Amino acid sequence: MVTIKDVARESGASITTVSMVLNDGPSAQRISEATRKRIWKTAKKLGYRPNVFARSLRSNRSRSVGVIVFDITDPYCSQILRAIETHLQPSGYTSVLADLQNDRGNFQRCLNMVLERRVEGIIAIANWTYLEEFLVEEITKRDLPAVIIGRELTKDPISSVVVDNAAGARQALQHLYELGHSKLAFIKGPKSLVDSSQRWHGIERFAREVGLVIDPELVVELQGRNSTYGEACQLVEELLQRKRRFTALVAFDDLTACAAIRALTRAGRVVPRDCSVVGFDDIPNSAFYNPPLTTIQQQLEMQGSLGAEIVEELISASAEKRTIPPRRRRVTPRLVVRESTCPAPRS
Amino acid sequence: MVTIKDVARESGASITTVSMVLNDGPSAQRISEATRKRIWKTAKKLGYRPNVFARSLRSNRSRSVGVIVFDITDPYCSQILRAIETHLQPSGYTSVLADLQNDRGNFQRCLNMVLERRVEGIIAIANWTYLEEFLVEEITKRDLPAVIIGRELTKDPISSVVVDNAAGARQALQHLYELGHSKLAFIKGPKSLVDSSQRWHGIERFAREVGLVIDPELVVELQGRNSTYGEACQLVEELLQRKRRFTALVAFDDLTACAAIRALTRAGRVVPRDCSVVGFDDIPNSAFYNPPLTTIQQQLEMQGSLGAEIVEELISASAEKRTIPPRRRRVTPRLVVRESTCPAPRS
DNA sequence: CCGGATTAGTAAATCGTTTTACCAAATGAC
DNA sequence: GTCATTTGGTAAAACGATTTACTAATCCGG
Repeated sequence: MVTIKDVARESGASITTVSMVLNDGPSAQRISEATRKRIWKTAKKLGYRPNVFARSLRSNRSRSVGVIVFDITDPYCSQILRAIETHLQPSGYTSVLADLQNDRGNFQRCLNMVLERRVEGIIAIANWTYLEEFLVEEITKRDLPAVIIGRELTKDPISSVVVDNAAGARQALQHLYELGHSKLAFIKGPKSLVDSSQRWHGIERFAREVGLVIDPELVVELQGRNSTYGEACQLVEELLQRKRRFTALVAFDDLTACAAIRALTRAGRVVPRDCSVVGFDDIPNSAFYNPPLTTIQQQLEMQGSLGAEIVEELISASAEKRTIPPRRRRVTPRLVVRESTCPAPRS
Repeated sequence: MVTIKDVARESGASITTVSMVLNDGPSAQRISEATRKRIWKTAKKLGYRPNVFARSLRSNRSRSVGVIVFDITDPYCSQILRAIETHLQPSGYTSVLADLQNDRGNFQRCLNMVLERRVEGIIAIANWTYLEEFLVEEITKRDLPAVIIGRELTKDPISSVVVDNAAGARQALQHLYELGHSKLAFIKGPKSLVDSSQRWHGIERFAREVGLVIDPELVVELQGRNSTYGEACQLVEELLQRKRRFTALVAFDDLTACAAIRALTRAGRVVPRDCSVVGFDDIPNSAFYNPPLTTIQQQLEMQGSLGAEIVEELISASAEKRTIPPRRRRVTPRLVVRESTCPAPRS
């Protein structure tokens, strides 16, 4: 392995000079152009790769940020993660991934792993209510630059990036309303997710505004205990058994929407002809579903990107011992119309 | 930040002793039980966290392995990645993720990142033909312990874990055959993937064995240029225009199968009643599709786990300066019957 | 032509571990 | 009682960078 010493010897400069030149910081300006060229050249020739461990040890900076996701196999997480990495890349930061594997029991271990690697900041992707306490405590205790994506902590001074759930749900309902639907069924999300109530508020608000009545007999709610898909299928079957007519259904999210479509299809109803269905999230497979799903697109790349931007900002502030207030960003989702919705039948 | 020095001072032992005890290696046996207890206690009390940078710098071991995936948002990759991490965890290894983001242009950058972090081994998840040359060259050049998942390099001495594509495709066809189907359509995979020809061989072989004739007019092939889904939809439409009857379709993979189902549905054919469809991969959404997909399940957890196991083995061998031959593992996939296939109509 | 600035660099300390080489006291064999 | 061995440790030298505190040579104004 070639070290900085080798470069120094080979280029005839001192270790100090080589370090200054290769880091290309302000102190590199004190070195003559000729020497700089020479050093760069020999470094390249020898294939010199600075040892990150030595560098981090001495400078006390890891140039990395921890990304804690609740489930890497969930497209929601992986898409945000990708955006984060893309954003972090040019600034020279590298990400340290910690996957909770959908199990809160892994939290302590993941946090430890990330802290052990001495990350300079943390981005947590989580919308589970429970994560809040843990994270807040650990983060404020060590006052580590941190941002949470998917959850806003109003009472704690922690930065966050969230989607405007109410606005999204509103768009979904408005879309159906404009298509002439008035007999609507709803699948509410589980209480354990903040998103559920926020989206429901958006629904209620719009309904009130346009004078749409929501039939409580046509509203079902996920408990979130077991598989969302299976549970949603059952709920829709129950809904159908109530024999109350509905021409459209607003699902909590895309997976729920898929389950609903499946249950409707199985019951002999054709989507969208007999019943329009709209989801929320725009997971990758929604575009490939049968039929392709009309849904509310969360701007995941945007969310990841904002998260990375904020954490970088917090890190520089902290490095310069400045204190800045937490940033709170809210991104507005948008409607994507595909083939699971159509105008209401004239009755 | 509390260092080993603090622990030494507080516990009244020397730095050396503390290091030996906390590492709990063979040399720790030379220290008396009492001292060990004392050191562990004070370490815990002070909340001591060894500095990984110092440790890695001195010991010249990073205790990490690089995982290069071609697309982290692809469930194929993320599921294998998860299995790898789960397997690596107990051995004290940590993984360094590099995501090609589906762009071969990122390869050099990703490889650099991983090498810079001085990983002790590499696991590459890739089935693209082109990756071969790059990887092989870089890996053998530095003779880094490495294993490739998803591609077998028969001529190079590099370990691999692959799925038995031929056996899988055979199972798919056999399933349809046993259901009484004899008029079969096929969507072959793109030539750029090794899997394509392997699966096709499995098909041909089984057909020959049972005397099934494959109508070339009912075989279409993906080019893999643009979106697989869109392309597959088109191909199936073309297939239907040929006006040749078929009661079942074998798709290259699940995404293709979904596209086929969509195209069939759009053309007024009900799956599986009018046409059975079988996929390959068992991506997470296959179980939730409309209808749920009958498919060939790749054992991704198994593949990841085997990959991790092999790389660990290679690393220890390399650390002890032993030379071992490359390991080549082949996992057998299995048929998962869901609702996209049913017996052939009696004609 | 003198003295302070500037230019272009260097020597040495330091980061927090691991590891090698050593040592003093106790024990055991004869 | 003596010499070799074992027991239970320690001091100091790495590891490969960054960073702080210097310096020798040149320049430049008066």
